[in-house]
Amino acid sequence: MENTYKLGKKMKNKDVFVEKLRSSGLRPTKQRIQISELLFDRKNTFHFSIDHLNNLLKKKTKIKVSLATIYNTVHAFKKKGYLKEILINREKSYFDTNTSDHHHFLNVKTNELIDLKNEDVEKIKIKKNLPGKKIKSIEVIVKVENSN
Amino acid sequence: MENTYKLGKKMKNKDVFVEKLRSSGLRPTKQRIQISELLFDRKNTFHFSIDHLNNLLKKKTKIKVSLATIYNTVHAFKKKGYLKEILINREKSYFDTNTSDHHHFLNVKTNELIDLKNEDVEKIKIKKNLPGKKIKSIEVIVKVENSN
DNA sequence: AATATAATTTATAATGATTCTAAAGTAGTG
DNA sequence: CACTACTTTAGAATCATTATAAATTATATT
Repeated sequence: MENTYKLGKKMKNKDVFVEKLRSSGLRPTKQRIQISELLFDRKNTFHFSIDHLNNLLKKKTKIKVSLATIYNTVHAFKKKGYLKEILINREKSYFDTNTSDHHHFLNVKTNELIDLKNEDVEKIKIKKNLPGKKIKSIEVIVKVENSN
Repeated sequence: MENTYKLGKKMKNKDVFVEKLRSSGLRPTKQRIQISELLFDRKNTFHFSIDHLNNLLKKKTKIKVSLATIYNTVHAFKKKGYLKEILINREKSYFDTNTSDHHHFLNVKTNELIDLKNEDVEKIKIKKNLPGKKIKSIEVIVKVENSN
């Protein structure tokens, strides 16, 4: 999420998100702006579940955002390519603000996810190919646990 | 699932499963035997959901097996190491009769799974390691779609 | 072979994440 | 300001899965 400039002055984060939303054909409502700030105004990748985001909204913000809106917004962002869904268990959906191709460590005890940079994984070579099919993506999950 | 011999005579499949169940501390009920035959009496790996197994039982067998028993049995088999769960989407659980370490192709349109033999994937090398953690498993899903 | 026991099956209810619905609220346009 | 389309919202509906508790069955015991 790099910052942009307008009339020579640094834009406020809020304005960045308003523009981003508008340019995506999404009206910049206060709910969407608030969620954008929580999700994208960070240095590092953020992994979260709906539940997690709901708690963050309750804790860190004044405005009330209904669960339905959280679902709507997260799905809208996913559709626009601002979020990626990650499958780690069947109970809950998890999302990732890093939408580039990359893999994950998964702590099986805590369900905590950690990004693996592309240079951290040697290129994966699939030697078999299925006739009439093409590879769309390759996803690796490295499950880890305490080594004590 | 290799066959074994008893008193010089080839055992019936049913007997094989009765023994397998008993040796696992599971009573060989007709439901469990029936499910074992459907799942394990095959040449190839079998990938299925509970729903799929339920339909098979209705179609191919005389006895009635309740949904609850199907869930119980599949979980018992998983616990005993006879089945492996695979995460391909959040709507349903999928299981695999191939419990060895291996990866999968996933047809994103049909949710069909195809095993990748170990020799079909070049060994995956993770160059980063997390302090205090050890790798438990590495799972690769290669998503494919029609190449037309 | 009948009985006692503990395990298993079953129908049904409960759970919980997600989706749907339709009414009330809000942003953008003129 | 007024209009229209888009959004938000509370609450209901859905659907896979799990829990419950009563009936059934496998196995050990007599």
